[in-house]
Amino acid sequence: MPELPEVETVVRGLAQRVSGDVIESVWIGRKPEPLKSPAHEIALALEGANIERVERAGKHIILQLNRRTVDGEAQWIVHLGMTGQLLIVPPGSNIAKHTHLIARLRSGRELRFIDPRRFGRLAVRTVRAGEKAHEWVGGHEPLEITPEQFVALFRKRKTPIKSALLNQKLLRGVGNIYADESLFRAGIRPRHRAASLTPAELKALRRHLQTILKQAIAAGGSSISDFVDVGGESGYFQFRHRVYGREGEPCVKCKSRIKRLVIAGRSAHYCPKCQK
DNA sequence: ACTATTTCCTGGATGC
DNA sequence: TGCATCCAGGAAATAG
Repeated sequence: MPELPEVETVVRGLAQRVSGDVIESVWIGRKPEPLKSPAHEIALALEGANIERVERAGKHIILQLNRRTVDGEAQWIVHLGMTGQLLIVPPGSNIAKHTHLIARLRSGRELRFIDPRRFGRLAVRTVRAGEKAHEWVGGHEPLEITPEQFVALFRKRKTPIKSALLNQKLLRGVGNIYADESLFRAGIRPRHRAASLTPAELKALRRHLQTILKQAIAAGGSSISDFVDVGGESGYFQFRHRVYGREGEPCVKCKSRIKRLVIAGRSAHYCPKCQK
């Protein structure tokens, strides 16, 4: 499932391969569409637009278009949800099941959005004049937040730290995998109330979270479920998960059996001995 | 203002 | 082999 490192992997692939390209035409699938904007609005905004650059904000992919309206510049926003994929393919490639959008590019390639489970979302929006970059997304970027900001963000939250990490209004981009993995490395139990962690513990958590996100980006993300980059290649950070998806298996540090519990409807994996 | 729960969706795994 | 059931989870909607 695409979280910050997986989305970053896709964004880097897009930035490298479609920056400066022009969207010549767009095909959008029928029926219940995974769209936040109406299909005709998306087609209108995309067709003929030059992709100036591609950026990430949390789990959102932002394709900045050269198209200007009275209100500002147009952006194409893609959220991959659980199973969404953006692929760059040669023209005329087989159309995979659950393909919802095909953008034909001037370079001859096609950019396709595929999403079996339809949790992904497509939208176009206009950047308001004077708007700070990506502020509409809300939350702090985990790789940019300072230790002081991180402490301030969680100090008053009564919710379990695991839930707080997943709250995109606080931090943007952390999902179930990296929440569990960072808590393991920081030695903190997922049920631990955020407010009862000391500033030192929170700072350590931030440090481990940043380290793990950077390592995962370097590994091209975690390919559990069906994540692939724009070229269809898998990442390999899943081989370095220490708790996520390892219920019942021995802890890599102490050999205790990894436990799983459900917090706010999400599974949380942890080592009962290494995490307090 | 917060926090917790429910809902959306399909493929893969499981059980009989 | 086939069919029913359960499970995965990001984020919006709803409830408390």
